[in-house]
Amino acid sequence: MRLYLRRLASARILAEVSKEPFEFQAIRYAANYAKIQSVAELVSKLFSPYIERYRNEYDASDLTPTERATRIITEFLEKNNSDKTFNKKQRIILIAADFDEQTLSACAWLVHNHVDISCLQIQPMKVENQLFLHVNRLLPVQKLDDYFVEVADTGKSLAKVDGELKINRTYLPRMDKLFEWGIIQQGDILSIKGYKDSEATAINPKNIEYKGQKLSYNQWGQRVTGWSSICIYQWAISQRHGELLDTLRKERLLQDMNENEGAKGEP
DNA sequence: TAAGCTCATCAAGTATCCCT
DNA sequence: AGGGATACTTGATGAGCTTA
Repeated sequence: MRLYLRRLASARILAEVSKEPFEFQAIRYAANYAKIQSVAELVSKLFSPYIERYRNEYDASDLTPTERATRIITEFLEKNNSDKTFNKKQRIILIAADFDEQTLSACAWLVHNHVDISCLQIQPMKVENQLFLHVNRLLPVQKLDDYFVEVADTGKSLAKVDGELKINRTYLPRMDKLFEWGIIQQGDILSIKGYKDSEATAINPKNIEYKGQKLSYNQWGQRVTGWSSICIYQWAISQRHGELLDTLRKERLLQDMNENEGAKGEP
C-alpha cells in the first residue's frame, strides 16, 4: 500500500510537472500499455527496468531483474487465473483526494461512451486512535436501478403455474446485455467449443456471420453442432477473451455484485 | 460414486398475423 | 390502433452418459 501511494504521488507530481491533466495521462498510459501482448514484453519494457531501478525494495537474491520480474508476474497471473486473459482489456481507475470539475466532466463523458474508467475519492480519516481510508466512488455514478434486486440477481424467475406465481428458473443476461457490457463487440470472432472451422463474426446482438451467411446465434450453434437446440452461452467462446460467454457474463455479474456491495458498505 | 459433460425437452419470450 | 391467437425462437433445465 505504501509503495502504491508513493507511485500515486509520483504520478501526480509527473502530471504537475508535465502540465498534462492526469486523466489524459492515465488514458495515454492505458493506450500505450494496451499494445503489450505478452509477459516477456511487459517484463522487458516495464517491470525489469523498474526492479533494476528500485532494487532496494526487493530481497537480495541471485535472480536477474528479468528472471525475478517474470517469476513475479507469472505467479500473480496463475494465482488470479488470468494467464489466458493477460492484458486483454484495459481499465482506468483514477484515485485522488479530490477531483476538479473538468476531470469529472471528461470522465463522465468517457463513461457515457462505454470507456471502462472510474474515479475513486480516497480520504484518510482518524477515529480515536485508528486510521481509516474513506473510499467514495464518484464515477460511474451509482444508478437507483443498481440498488434494485432484479429477478436475474436472485437466480430465479417467476412463472405462472395454475394461476399462481412460482419460482422455477434462472434468468441470465442475454446477447443484448453482453454487447452493452462490451463483452462482445461488433467484429468479434466467436467459435463453438470443440468444433474446428466454427469461427464466426459477431454482427449485432441478434446476428452473427458464419461462412458468409447471416444467422442467429442459436442457428449458428445448431448448424455447427448438428443439434436440434443449443444454449449458445455454454458453447460459444470469445476469441478476444479466450473464455465461454457463460463464464464471461457470470464473471461480470459477480463483479457488479461486488461493486454494489462495496458501494453500499461505504460510510 | 461423485463430478462433469452432452444434448433433447419444453417453458418463456418474441414476432407475426388476423380480426375487430 | 389495439389486442388476441398462433408460430417461431431462445435458452434453462435435467436426464442420461462418460470419466476419474
